[in-house]
Amino acid sequence: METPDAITCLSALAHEGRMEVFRLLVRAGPEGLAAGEIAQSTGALSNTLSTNLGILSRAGLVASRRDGRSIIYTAAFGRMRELLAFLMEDCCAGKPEVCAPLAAMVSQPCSAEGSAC
Amino acid sequence: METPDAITCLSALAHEGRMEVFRLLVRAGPEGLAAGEIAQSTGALSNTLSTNLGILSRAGLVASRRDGRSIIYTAAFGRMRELLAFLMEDCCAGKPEVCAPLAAMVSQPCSAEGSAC
DNA sequence: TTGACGACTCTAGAATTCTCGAAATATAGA
DNA sequence: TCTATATTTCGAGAATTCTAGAGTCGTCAA
Repeated sequence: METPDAITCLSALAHEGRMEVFRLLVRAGPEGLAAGEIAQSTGALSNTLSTNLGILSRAGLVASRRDGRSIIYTAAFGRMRELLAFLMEDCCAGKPEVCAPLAAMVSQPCSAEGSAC
Repeated sequence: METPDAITCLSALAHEGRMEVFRLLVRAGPEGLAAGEIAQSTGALSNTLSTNLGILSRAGLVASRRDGRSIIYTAAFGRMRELLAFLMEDCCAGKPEVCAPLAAMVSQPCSAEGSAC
């Protein structure tokens, strides 16, 4: 991922409402959630939510598909991975040992103590 | 890390100039760089840079110490790790396999193909 | 075709962020 | 003390972002 894309992704996530939406979609998994369901879960107005979904979508962090009258949004895990990889380059550039604890953490099964999952 | 702190960190990094400064400091390592050196490297005006260093500092992403007339800034690796951990919780929540490629990537030595370092 | 519904777009005002010139503060050396 | 250097703080204008009301578009069912 190039720097301008990373900036766009970071800006998209640097907003409480959008972060909440993204986390919700991550938890929803590949099935995703309809815009209306997201609005209901978060209490956001539909037009405000639509704007924020558009920002996440333009950043590539969510994908959407139409299902009848609803539009279903899903988290774009691949894009998020790219963003994390970009940030890790910064975090441990020239200092691989710096990121080692993170790698260990994310390698653990979800049930383990200190797991990130 | 709590959500509001993560938002603050993301906002701090979601800016081309501040991202450049942060990457510079990561590469500089624990010795850090004086504000003036950063200004020279990035071409930023001293007052603008000072504002941006203040934003990074308030987010906890850089630390500073005075050395004579200079103020030396260093990247706060621990804080960056916390931020990455926070984002990983989102990325692989309930889906540990999603983050596995990242873990593999960051586990590799810096010289390896596809290494993050 | 009509009505209802779900979602998006348009628009404008409020709020925040960004940048930079000017001034202030802190330190070192003569 | 006086001067020079390094950095921060102050203040204002420009630009961007945020939010929400109103209206529009697309889809479904009768």
